[in-house]
Amino acid sequence: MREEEEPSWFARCEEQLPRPDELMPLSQTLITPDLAVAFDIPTHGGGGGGGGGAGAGGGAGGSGGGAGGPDMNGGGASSAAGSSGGGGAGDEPARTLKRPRLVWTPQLHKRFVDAVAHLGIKNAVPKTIMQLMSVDGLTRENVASHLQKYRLYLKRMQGLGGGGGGGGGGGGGGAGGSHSSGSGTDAATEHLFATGPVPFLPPGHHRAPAGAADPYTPYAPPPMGAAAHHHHSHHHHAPQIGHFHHPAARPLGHHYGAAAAGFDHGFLSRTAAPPVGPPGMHHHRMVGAGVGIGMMAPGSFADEMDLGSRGGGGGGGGRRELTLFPTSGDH
DNA sequence: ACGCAAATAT
DNA sequence: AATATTTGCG
Repeated sequence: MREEEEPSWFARCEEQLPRPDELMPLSQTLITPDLAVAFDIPTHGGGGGGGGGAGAGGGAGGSGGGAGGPDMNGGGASSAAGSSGGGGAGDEPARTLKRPRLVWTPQLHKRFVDAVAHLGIKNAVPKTIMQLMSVDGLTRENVASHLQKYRLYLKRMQGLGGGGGGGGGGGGGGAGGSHSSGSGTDAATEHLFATGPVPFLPPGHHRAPAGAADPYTPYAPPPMGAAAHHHHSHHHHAPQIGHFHHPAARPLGHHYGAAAAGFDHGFLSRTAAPPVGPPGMHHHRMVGAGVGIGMMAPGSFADEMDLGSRGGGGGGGGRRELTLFPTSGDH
């Protein structure tokens, strides 16, 4: 049993949060519904959702039933019609705006992870997280949902040995143990979630995660149970809520687009790719390890990574929406 | 208000 | 098709 109280847990904290850069500039471009409307961006319609409701809820896991009614015709739904042009008139969903779909961008995710990490399992509740994130537009529901997924992800990886390998296994059962094994998770899934394991560690610092290195393991293990007696004296990051005055928030594409922010931090500006695929593709060749990466700040993580190589060879197509979960994506 | 399960949309 | 995100209920 290893019960070591390594102070590094909070040391890590320092590395994660103390970065005013990350804390302050929290202006996720969450478009608020009003803005969206203002821009005339039709909020996707969708359907709403859940409607079906059939949930069995509680326990039994049953199978899903499907019933819902994927076909939403008739009723009134969508709309969207027209759009530009003339006329107009139509419906103005402006009233009850429902946000399109929250796109958890790596940055947001990182913030989320950081928040959870700093809060600790104890307060890692959606509400707190949400407040800590202080992201305008973010709602508790959003965080809650993401939190769920996040936990699931951690759980998954907990059973596996990190990455790939592993072995082991076994088990079984639904509730307690790990599921299948081994190599079950395709590289795809792995890369998908486990994204961001900073491929390179800056010299001078060597962490020891060797065993099961998780890209991120935000919170410290449970050994602490009672009181958290550690005040960070200096800069605390109190839940700063309410700040942010954007002269003009630019409605990012609601769909996936991303991008757009016109902020540049000096070097390394994320060239946002326009919503639509640009004819020209940049071919980065920096994959693998050992690329000339020497200009990154030690405390900083990778900024953007090229992901893409897949498959071997050929070509073909496997384009995936950029929807990773990468924690390390901070600029 | 949190957590899970299911449904739905992309 | 798979994933991501939203939604309803406990």
